Amino acid sequence: MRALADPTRRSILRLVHDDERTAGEIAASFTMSRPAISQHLRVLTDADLVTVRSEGTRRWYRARPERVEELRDWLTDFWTAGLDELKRAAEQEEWPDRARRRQEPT
Amino acid sequence: MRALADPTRRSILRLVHDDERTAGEIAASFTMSRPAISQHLRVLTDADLVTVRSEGTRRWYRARPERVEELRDWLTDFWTAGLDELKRAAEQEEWPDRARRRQEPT
DNA sequence: CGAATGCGTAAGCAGAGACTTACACATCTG
DNA sequence: CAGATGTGTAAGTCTCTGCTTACGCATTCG
Repeated sequence: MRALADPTRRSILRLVHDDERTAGEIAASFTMSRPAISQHLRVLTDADLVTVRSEGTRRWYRARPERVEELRDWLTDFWTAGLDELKRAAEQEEWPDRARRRQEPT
Repeated sequence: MRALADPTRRSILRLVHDDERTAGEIAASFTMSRPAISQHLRVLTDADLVTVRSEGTRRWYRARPERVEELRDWLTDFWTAGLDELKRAAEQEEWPDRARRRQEPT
C-alpha cells in the first residue's frame, strides 16, 4: 500500500506492466538519478509488486499483476466484506486494557 | 491515495463507515492524543473521504463510501483500462524537452 | 455573565522518506 | 587480465509526516 503511495513508483509499475525492462531503461525514463530509481525498484520488489531476473550484468524487472489485483481486492474487502469484524476490533480500542498493543491495525 | 496510506486513518474511516461519530468519540478509540486524531480527520476531510457536520460544540464525522469506491475504481483503471495511454505518457519522460515539469504524474 | 465542554490550530520535534553524489561489485569484452 | 558497462549500496541532506504539548475559540450551562 505504501509502495503505491509514491507517484514515481506507480509510473515505474506501469512501465514494466507488460514489458520486461532493465533498471537502466527504467531509469532513463525519469529525470532523477539512477540510484534513486534503483531504490524505488527495491521498494517495489520488497512489496512483491515486481520480480527481478538477472541476465549477465543486466537486471530485468517485470510487474506482478496479480499483486496489484490483490491490493484492489483488499481495498474492496477493507470497505465492504468483513467490515463489521474490523470495526469491532477498532472499537475495542475504546476500552483500553492493560495489554496495550502497538498501533498498527490493517 | 496518500490519505489511505496511514493505518490510523484507515481505522478512523472504518469507524465512521456506517455510524456518524463525534471527534471525541473517535479520538477515544485510540491511544494517541486528541489533536493527533483531529489532524488525521483534517486529512480525511481534505481528501473528501469523510464529511463533517457541526452540531452545537460537537462535530460529527461520517465516511463517504462513494469516494472509497472511486479510489478502488481508479486503482482498477490504473492497472487495466487506459494503461497504454498512461504508459506512453510515462515513456515520454525518456526524451526530456525543455519544458520540464514537476515530477507528479498520476 | 463566567466556567466548563468539545474541538481545532500553532509550534516544535523526532523519525521516515525521497533524493543526491561517491563508491563498490559483478559481468562481459578486448 | 584490464577496462568498460550495468547496477546496487552507503552516506549525507532536505523535506514531509505524524506525533506531542500548549493554547485559542465557540458553544452550552450554571
